[in-house]
Amino acid sequence: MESEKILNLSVDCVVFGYDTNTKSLNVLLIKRYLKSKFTSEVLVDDYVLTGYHVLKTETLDDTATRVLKELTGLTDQYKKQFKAFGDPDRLTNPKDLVWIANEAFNLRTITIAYYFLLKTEDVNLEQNTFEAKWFPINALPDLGFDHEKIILEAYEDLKEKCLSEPIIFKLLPDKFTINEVQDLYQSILGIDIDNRNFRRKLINKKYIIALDEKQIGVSKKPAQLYMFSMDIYNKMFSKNYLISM
Amino acid sequence: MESEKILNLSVDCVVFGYDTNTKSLNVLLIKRYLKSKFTSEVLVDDYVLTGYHVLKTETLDDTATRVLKELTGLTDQYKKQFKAFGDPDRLTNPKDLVWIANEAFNLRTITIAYYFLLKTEDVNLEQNTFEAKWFPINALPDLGFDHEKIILEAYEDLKEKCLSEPIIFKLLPDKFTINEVQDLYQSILGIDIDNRNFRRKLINKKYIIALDEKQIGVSKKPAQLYMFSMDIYNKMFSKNYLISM
DNA sequence: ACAAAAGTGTTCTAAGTACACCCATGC
DNA sequence: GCATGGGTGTACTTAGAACACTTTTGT
Repeated sequence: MESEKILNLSVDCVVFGYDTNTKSLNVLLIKRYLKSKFTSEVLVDDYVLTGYHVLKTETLDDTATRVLKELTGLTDQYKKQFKAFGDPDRLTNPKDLVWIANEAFNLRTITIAYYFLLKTEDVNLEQNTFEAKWFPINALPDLGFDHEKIILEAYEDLKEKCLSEPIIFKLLPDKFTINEVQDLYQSILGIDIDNRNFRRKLINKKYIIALDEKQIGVSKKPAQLYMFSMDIYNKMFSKNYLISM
Repeated sequence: MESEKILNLSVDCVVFGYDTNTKSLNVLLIKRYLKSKFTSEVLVDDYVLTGYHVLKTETLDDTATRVLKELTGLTDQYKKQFKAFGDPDRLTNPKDLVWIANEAFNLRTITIAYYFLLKTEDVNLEQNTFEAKWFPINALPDLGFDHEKIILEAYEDLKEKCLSEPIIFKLLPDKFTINEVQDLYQSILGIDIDNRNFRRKLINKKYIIALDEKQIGVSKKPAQLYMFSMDIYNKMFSKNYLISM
């Protein structure tokens, strides 16, 4: 198994998870920690994205799927390959060199970066072999390698994509309220949206379906629940070439 | 120099060139031809994208820039890295295997695909060491490797991108007529656009500047010339988060 | 009864869409 | 003077933007 790794090629995964309760868009990161064997000095103590070498027999998409499964146990989540990072010096700051000395890494490693969209509630971090933790996109910790850059580029891509495609619903539970969708847009884009205009716009979409259900267990007026129908979306959607530049 | 190649990593370039006269969006391809040494049977006779291995000391962007320069002599053209292709079997059809036997290629090569936007008139194919030729995007020849797939994905990305960013002007001469812009949109998107509505829309953009010039040397009524101002575009442009999904 | 969040309507403005003829020029 | 492509105007429809109060529910 180990022998099948392509040593200069990896996939890194930016796992976005939205927490409906705290209204926070988070990124799942794993701890990187290394103490000197001799002086017990802490050499490396930060966070990185999950990633792994591409194996010789698998596609890039397979690698990403495998990496996500090992971290979260989840499969079939929305994923997107968004950029390759391959600068010759991307792994060459001192902390990273110390770390790499412990691992079977080529110095010149190209990484194909993916991002995933899912709900934090679907991930159980307790039974996790990595020290994985959610961080709000706006309060990232100290990051190793070029992973801060990768995360920020993923985030830019996500911002753009959520305006033109209904990927926002990948971040929400199957049943959601209109206000939850609005909160999510506001979190991602960092803007305020007028509630009346937003409701009208969303409710008028045929692929947003009002359910015969309301929230339960909330301590105030329970809100109407809706679902998103990918089927209806696909059927009605024909690209309508709106040249806005 | 040769020794610095990363054997399992390449960059392939989809060079889009627009010909204002023939109103054709073209792709620049190079000939791939191989005869058997013994039977003089033609083993390979098709076209491929230009590409080359990434060198150990250069960034991916550098590789793309170098490849374009070697093919066309041009630098400073619009380029975009749009996708990595790395399936284990992407180079394994019989014709490709014959070809690869002649070259220093790993079977499992990952390619980072870029596309370029330029004007066919800027490229001089006469003094070209490759047998390079323009092909209309809708009449591509027989293509080697997975290059047809790569071209079609580049084209999809271009279609999408030209709707939201002013990259269309990279394909046009500095001074252009409104109808030339319309023709270009129609070529790329494969749609008809109402001329009156299009003119109004375009002329109202502050970054489209009417010049004190008309076409010369045309055999009919000469049209008003315009230019695109990237400066004005950048100054006025603030992303206006229009949620359309 | 009160706190909290859900939900509701109208007016104005900007932009898209549909549609058919005259005009200026080079030859 | 005529063929060719350049250029023009109006009415309608749709969607976005601005804006503040009432309703429902659980506690």
